[in-house]
Amino acid sequence: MATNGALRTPAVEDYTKAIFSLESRHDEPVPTKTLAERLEITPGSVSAMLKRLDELGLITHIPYRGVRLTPEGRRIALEVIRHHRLLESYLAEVLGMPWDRVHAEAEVLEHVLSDDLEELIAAKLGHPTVDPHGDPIPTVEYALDERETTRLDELPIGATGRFVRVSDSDPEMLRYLAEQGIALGAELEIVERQPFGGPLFVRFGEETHALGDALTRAMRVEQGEPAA
Amino acid sequence: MATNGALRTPAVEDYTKAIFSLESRHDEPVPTKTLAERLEITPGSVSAMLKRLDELGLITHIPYRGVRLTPEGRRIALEVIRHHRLLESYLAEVLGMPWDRVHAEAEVLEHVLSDDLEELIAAKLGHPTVDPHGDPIPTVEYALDERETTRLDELPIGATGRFVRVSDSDPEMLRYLAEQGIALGAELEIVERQPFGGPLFVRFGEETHALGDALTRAMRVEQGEPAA
DNA sequence: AAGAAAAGTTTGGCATGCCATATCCTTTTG
DNA sequence: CAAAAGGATATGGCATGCCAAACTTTTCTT
Repeated sequence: MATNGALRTPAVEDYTKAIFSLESRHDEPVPTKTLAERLEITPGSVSAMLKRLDELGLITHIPYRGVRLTPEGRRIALEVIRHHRLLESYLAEVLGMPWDRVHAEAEVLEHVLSDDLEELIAAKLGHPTVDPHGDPIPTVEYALDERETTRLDELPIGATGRFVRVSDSDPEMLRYLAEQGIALGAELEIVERQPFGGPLFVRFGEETHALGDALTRAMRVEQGEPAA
Repeated sequence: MATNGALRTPAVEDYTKAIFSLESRHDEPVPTKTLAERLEITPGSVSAMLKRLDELGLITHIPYRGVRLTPEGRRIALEVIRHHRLLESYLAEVLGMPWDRVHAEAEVLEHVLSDDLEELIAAKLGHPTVDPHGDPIPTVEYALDERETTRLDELPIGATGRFVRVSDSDPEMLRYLAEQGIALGAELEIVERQPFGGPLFVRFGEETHALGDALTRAMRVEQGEPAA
């Protein structure tokens, strides 16, 4: 009795989200093991779930080769991502929740947000296109506009750019950035790089910060001319 | 592996909420059958769940006699009710959701609201004491201030009062009231009562409405002198 | 190309959570 | 005091979701 059309549990949504994100990185099928690591469950469990997702028509699973999302699976992933990022935006902007906490909160609420409520909060926010971490918010039609950005650690010495995006998954990192006064939108210049995994020296306005590589790999930069 | 202390699923929360409300009505133990009807599940299933709730220390179950909430059970019920009513208030006031829809939405979200978020929305609303239907909101310390009110259908002809509370569970009713322009806070006077379950004629300002008994039983009135 | 290693799948098992039916027991009531 | 009503219990079922271990397929290494 699969009720109606789609059987969407939080787990199903989490799988499609994970597959979507891993599939976007390198444009090829996602191996079971990669998914298992991402979701922190055993490959065996993942295998079982992939079977279900396949039956639900959300993925195409070629045994021993990996999975891809079907258009329907992609739709669900984008819907949940839209929920997640709208919620993050809402919590931060309207309720003033610190940006290192919004992710965990949204992770729960994303599975429960009704279409009605989604629309109300999107309207309240003026239909934003990016969330507090700079991640693009899919439109109601599930179009996702990924801007061209470069990882901070990949910029050469002397390069300039604007800090426009950062991974939302590590609260520590976000808290650290906030403490250092480094916020999205900041103009920056690469000053110096220490070898052997040493810090990257980056100038933001007057201040120069020594940033570890975990951090610079999580930060993304838009290159090109500064705004003014 | 009961994880930690409390095992709080949505079902457990719904049971405690239901018991709380039934127990408040007539101050005596709630029979299994009454609960079963309220929750729309079979008495057999309810019995099984009551056993669990007893083991969890949330209720005192005297077989064949009924159940009462323990202080801990009461605490949980009030916490969930607080969530529910704060959410209803928030959805209506901040997001402009119509008052006949907030209940259904809150019914889901109440189980998922974190303490952090609860505090933020309470603050945003200025720590309200009643929700959009006039139901009192328990304080953070789980104190519930039930105002003295009278059911509209129990008022005698010629009585006056203020419409201050209405059951939130029937969207149709709420929509009807909204359409008729009857809102909380309205001063009213009982004009006439037709016999045999006929309508009650109630004057609100200039307008007199003929209200059916299902409606007048759901509406509650605060008596005493009008504001001015 | 053989064999080992790595990746993936299958099987069996387990826990939670929720509900229904059928049957048996208790309490109340006529 | 017996029948009816209400309640409890036993049994069964279903779905989700996870793990461990055994087994299969693919890939890597020599």
